[in-house]
Amino acid sequence: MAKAVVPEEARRRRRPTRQGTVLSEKLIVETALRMVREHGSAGLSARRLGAALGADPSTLYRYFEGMDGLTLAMGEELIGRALAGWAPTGRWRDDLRALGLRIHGAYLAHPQAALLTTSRVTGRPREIAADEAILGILRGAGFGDEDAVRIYHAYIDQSLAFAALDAGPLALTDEARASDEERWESTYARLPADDYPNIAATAGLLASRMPHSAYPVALEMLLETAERQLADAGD
Amino acid sequence: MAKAVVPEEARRRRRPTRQGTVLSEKLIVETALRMVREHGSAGLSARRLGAALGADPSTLYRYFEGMDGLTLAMGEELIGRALAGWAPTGRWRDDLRALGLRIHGAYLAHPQAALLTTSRVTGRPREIAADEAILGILRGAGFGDEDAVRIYHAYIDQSLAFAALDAGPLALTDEARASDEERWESTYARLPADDYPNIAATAGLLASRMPHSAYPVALEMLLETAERQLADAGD
DNA sequence: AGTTAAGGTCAATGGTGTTGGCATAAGACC
DNA sequence: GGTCTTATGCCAACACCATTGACCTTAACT
Repeated sequence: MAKAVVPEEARRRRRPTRQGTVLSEKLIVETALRMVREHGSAGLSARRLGAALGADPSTLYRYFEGMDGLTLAMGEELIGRALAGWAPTGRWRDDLRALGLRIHGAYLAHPQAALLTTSRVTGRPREIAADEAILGILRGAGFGDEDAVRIYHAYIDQSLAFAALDAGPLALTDEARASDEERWESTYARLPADDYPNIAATAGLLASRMPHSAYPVALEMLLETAERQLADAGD
Repeated sequence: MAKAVVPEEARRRRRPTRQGTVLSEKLIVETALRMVREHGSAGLSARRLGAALGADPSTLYRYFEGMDGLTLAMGEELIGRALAGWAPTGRWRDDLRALGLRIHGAYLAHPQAALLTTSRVTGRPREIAADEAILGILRGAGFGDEDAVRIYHAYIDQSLAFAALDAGPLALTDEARASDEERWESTYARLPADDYPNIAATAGLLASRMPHSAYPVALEMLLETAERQLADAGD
């Protein structure tokens, strides 16, 4: 193999590129995340990333095993950012709400990475830390182990699932996204009331609500049911 | 514009390709779904689809507005399959549960297509039919328009979001999927109880529950909250 | 039978990820 | 400080990709 990826710790020679930048895994991941954020997921390509870094595209392959590897590294970084600076308050429902919105938000800030990352179990430190924290909140609130695991599962998967779903539109080209959003007004608002009475009756509400994420509502509904189950069990 | 897409109904001339196939929107979508199922989502390209159909890639642009349009059509087909043969019972909670599981299941049957499709608004007939049906169930149950739309939004997005999330692992190679699943036993079950008391206490439950979809549980929690809100409003 | 244009094909454009070979300078060693 | 090794960046090339415009054939309507 002519090109083997060298682990970051083992790098010794830091040779600047022709344009003067000194590369590192960290710099590359951060630049990639910034590009995705600023120019949409279509804006990220080996060539453009190389150009942004002032380096030849092929140089990236000295740091990551292809664009997939780079994307996974971006996902790792996102988990870290979601948890950074978070501290529990002791009120379980508030804590779960805040944590959920943080995770959802961190992924949404980088849709491209979110799409490729959310359904993988990495087993890496920061993912484990998040799981431990959530289970701790639930068990601390008084849920039995069985209930805690059941709710934890629904909670974490729902958070990731909505992150991926909501990331979808953001990962599209501006054009495709605009046309999707507009569809609620251009198509749904014009359906004949005879054939589609329910859509017609709620067209205005739909058009204003659908382009936004349903995650907060779904999260609240989940927490509501959990709280009630806790109360019922306590009786 | 040299190439305008002609709507399926308006097509009159059915000229066979050089290799003898007679194209149609239906045939193309079905072939695309089959390709995605057999070769993964990366296996779908205009060139390969053209080859599979025995037609020049550019011919596809007479039927769809680019690959994006084809993707939307695939999503529409999946929704249609979910709805086919379904009939409401009149018990709203049962109906929503059954419909949700159907949609979830239809997408999971084509994991790679689900990943491409779930976050798109197609505005095509069968998607509209599904939306009309769901809104009808909710409004028929007695929910006010505002509540109906809020719950509809959370409900449909939750179904699609879990479909996409659960499709992720299925879209992986058998190898990668097995290693992801095994990670609950190989990594999580072996964490030191001192550092990770909550994971350690529930390791067995986690390993048995996590590899399965959380959708049914999450759906039930959503329906539970909805029912309670309906009861509260009725007082 | 003649006309029209739908619906095929071909060729070209400018993008993509990725790889093998090469050159050069960074750091180790004497 | 001089020399050597090799890590790391660069270049050129490959095989794909979506998409478009020009062209041609022939089915279907008059």
